[in-house]
Amino acid sequence: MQDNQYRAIRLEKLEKLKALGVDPYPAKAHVTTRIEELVAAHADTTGEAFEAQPVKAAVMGRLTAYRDSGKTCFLNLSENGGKLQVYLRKDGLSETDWAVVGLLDLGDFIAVSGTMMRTRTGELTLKAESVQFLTKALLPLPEKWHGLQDKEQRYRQRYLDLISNPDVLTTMRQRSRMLSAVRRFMEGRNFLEVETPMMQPIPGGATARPFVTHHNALDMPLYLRIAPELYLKRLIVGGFEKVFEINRNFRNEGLSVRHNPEFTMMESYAAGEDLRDVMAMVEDLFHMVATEVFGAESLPWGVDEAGEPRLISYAKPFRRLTMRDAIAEFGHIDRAKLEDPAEIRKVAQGAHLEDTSRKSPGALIGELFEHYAEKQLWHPTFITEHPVEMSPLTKSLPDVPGYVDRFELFVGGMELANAYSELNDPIVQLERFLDQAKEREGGNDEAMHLDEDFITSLEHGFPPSGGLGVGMDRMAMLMTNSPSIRDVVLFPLMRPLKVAEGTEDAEG
RNA sequence: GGGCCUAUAGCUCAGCGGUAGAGCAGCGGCCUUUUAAGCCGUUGGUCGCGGGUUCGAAUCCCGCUGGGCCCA
Repeated sequence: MQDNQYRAIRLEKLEKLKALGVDPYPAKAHVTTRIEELVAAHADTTGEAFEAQPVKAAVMGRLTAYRDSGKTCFLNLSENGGKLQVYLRKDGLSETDWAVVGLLDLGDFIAVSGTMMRTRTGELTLKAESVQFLTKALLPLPEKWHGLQDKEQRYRQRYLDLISNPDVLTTMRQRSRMLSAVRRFMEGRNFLEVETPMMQPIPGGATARPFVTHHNALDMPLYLRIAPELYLKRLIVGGFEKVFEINRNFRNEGLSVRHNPEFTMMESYAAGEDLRDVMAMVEDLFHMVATEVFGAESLPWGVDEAGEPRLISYAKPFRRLTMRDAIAEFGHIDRAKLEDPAEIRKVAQGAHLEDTSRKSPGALIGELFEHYAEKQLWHPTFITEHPVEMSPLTKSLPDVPGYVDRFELFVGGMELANAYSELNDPIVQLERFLDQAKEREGGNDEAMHLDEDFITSLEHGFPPSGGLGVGMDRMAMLMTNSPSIRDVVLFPLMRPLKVAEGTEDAEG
């Protein structure tokens, strides 16, 4: 809450409204239509037509502009991204209503009832016959022309950002439509949407640090999930054929333009399918979202050195490249060297990677890929054949020792999706978990925990399955051409301005 | 974790060693088709916080905090 001259003046106006017998916070707005509907319905209606055949309407909105010329006044009402001009005349309103108009501030909500007209310049306008006051705003809006520019304040007070920067509302609506389209796409392929635990006794399904919380009644720690994977697989064991979940994952890691600690994934499993099937589906999914939700097969993403928009093509098929081929191609490295552990180590040293002597060849392949190739992958590219060390839940490739049947999809230099032919051999899965346990003992706190019940479920029989995870926030970034994840997340995590009393010691 | 940038009125921004400024918004007037309305007048500040240098600091230096961008 702020305490300043603006608030004091608005409080005075609030009292004056009450003195007029006006309720400044009534429960119900008397409207007959919404601004967007009204504007759309009369996009082509002429002023003459309005005079010949009067059109009555009552709308509500937030007062966002005010042009007063004595005994008349024009104002703009905004609602849900729509805008309508209202024309008020002293001789067209009751004495009380005209007095109410004199007490309006930018930011207030009102409803206006009247007839439609066009002004001299042709703007669609509602000529008021009565005014209903709806809500007094005690604080002023950001500046009308430049909007709210300060990024910190935009993220902290997203409501102000949404009011004053129309692009934000557009982007967030597009994100919503995108998620809806993804859901319909999956349902159209007979996937069933399910919800699995967000609070898990053993965090699994990814290599990441979890958030920890505590359940009081059971007096036990619980982890916010880093992935739904192990639960969704249990559902396939239980007999579901195809399942998906669109929901939040939580990873206790740093923040960046591509990382928010909570983020939205679409994760799916299909019994009987393998990586090739998933690949074809992911191509269809991205192509569908680009063309049907965003209206084009090629969409802009960022700008080049000359400041010109760069395009990403979602035309099918997407390029396929093994991880080692990608390193060879973008790092200009002799492909044959990437077959030999000693040579891999030399290449890693040449790339100035850290701890090259301690890390496994597979881990180094992963890092070399990130070093040389990841940022270069502009158009959608499937990177296949990942090292087994980095993929404890993926089926091995019988003909490519040390590598697994996995792809990651890269677009615009970012990882967008991750998919496996799922490991379904419980004996091998247990061995992989034990390897991860050694990693943990070695100090890697991102390594996976052993989940015995998950192994038990595999022992009851987990059919061959294709699994997929797609980052919805990053997809929204690409599709809406937003450079930061904070531009597609309504309320990105921010450090509080002031630490609440007492919490500092409690955390220590 | 490292580097660069940034914090001045409700908002958008100037000012960069010598009395704290503008536009919008606000407030008081005038104006019955305006639209970034216009005209006249006018209120509003712990210059993020704490030290230091100086006769004098929004400005220079050090530290802290929040935020942004780049890198690891």
